[in-house]
Amino acid sequence: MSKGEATREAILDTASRLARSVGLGGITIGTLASRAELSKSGLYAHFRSKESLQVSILEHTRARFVAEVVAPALTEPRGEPRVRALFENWLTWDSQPGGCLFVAASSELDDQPGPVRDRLVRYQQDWLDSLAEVFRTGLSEGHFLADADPEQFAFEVDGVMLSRHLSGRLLDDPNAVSRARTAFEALLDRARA
Amino acid sequence: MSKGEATREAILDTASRLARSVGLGGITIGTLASRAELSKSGLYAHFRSKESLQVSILEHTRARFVAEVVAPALTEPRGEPRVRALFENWLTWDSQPGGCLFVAASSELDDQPGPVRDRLVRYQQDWLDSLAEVFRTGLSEGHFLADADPEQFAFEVDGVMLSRHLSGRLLDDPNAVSRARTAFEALLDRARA
DNA sequence: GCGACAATAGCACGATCGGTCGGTCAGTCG
DNA sequence: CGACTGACCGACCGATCGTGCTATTGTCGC
Repeated sequence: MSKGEATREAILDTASRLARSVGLGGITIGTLASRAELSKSGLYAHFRSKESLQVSILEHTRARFVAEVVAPALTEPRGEPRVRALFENWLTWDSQPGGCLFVAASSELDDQPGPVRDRLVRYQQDWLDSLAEVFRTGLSEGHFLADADPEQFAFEVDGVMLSRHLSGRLLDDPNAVSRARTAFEALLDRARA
Repeated sequence: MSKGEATREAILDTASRLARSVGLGGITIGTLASRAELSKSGLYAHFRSKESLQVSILEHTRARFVAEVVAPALTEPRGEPRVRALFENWLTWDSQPGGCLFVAASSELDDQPGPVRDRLVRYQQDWLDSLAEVFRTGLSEGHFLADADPEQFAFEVDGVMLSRHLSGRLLDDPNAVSRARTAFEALLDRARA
């Protein structure tokens, strides 16, 4: 990796951390530059505009998300263990400082059309699809009731995750994670029974 | 209502609508002023600072929320009907242009300490408490299993609402509302069975 | 150790930010 | 009538925004 690429990665790491606390739109070129120990113009050598920076942040974070949350889960046995792994990995992911960027960005961008929002929509849809798809491996393994609806399951698991994000991060509820686990287990029970 | 008060209300209506699409922090005094057909200084006759404007927006929206979501539900019979009403009223509330402001503000402010965040935390906590409390009336009416956990129920219902907000508003999923209802019914089933 | 080129800094721009100022004008009260 | 008030405006403040251009530095093949 050349020096330029390394700097770019470092910038995106910092930017993604920053975005998690102030939002994608709350990022300022000046603050980010000083946070990354670079001049503003130094930043512009890597990103042509603020918007393309935001898209790059999403791409970068997405790559990490796949590597840390999705990919490891796929090494688990098909079916319920894999569903569990996906859920647990997400809990870990959301526990990083600032929580899950995609959650934060979702309500920020849901009314602001443009390439950034488009990218985010794609990633969120992919995520729900992944949840549904993994659930489907549980269907074909006979772990779950045959008439269970994978998309509905994804919808509900995502809700549990969102609730955990809110309760844990905004309300500082120390029980948020355990409440989320309880809710998740109830969902699994229902899919099985 | 004096002329000043009327203007103030009109400003807050406009502001709350604006905040729902660009976020509380995304509001700009200039844009809000022109949107409200007022000069910036005319605005500052009503709000001493941007921060106090933001707090006022939350207060104003909260008053509407109580009047349109919580209060009507409390006229329903105690127990399950009241829980249902609360849920349905929220779905209607979140269907207004821009959706629920509190949801949007939650992930925006979860990492930004200050009076605005403090106010939002209080309102969110109140909301979860309302959900739990209404569920409790169902317990004392014998509608639900005696060992059901009202706070856990509130956590899970809130998750369903958040998921509906995301799927409906970001992903434009036309099935979001019906998925939410299905999930909600499942929660009720579990509390009963 | 020199030339080439990538990487970064310096600096300045127009726009816009939140916020303040002096002042106008309709209405109220005595 | 005159004194006063609340509501509002246009102009303007210093700061900061995103974004370019140009100069300087660092790195590496030869």
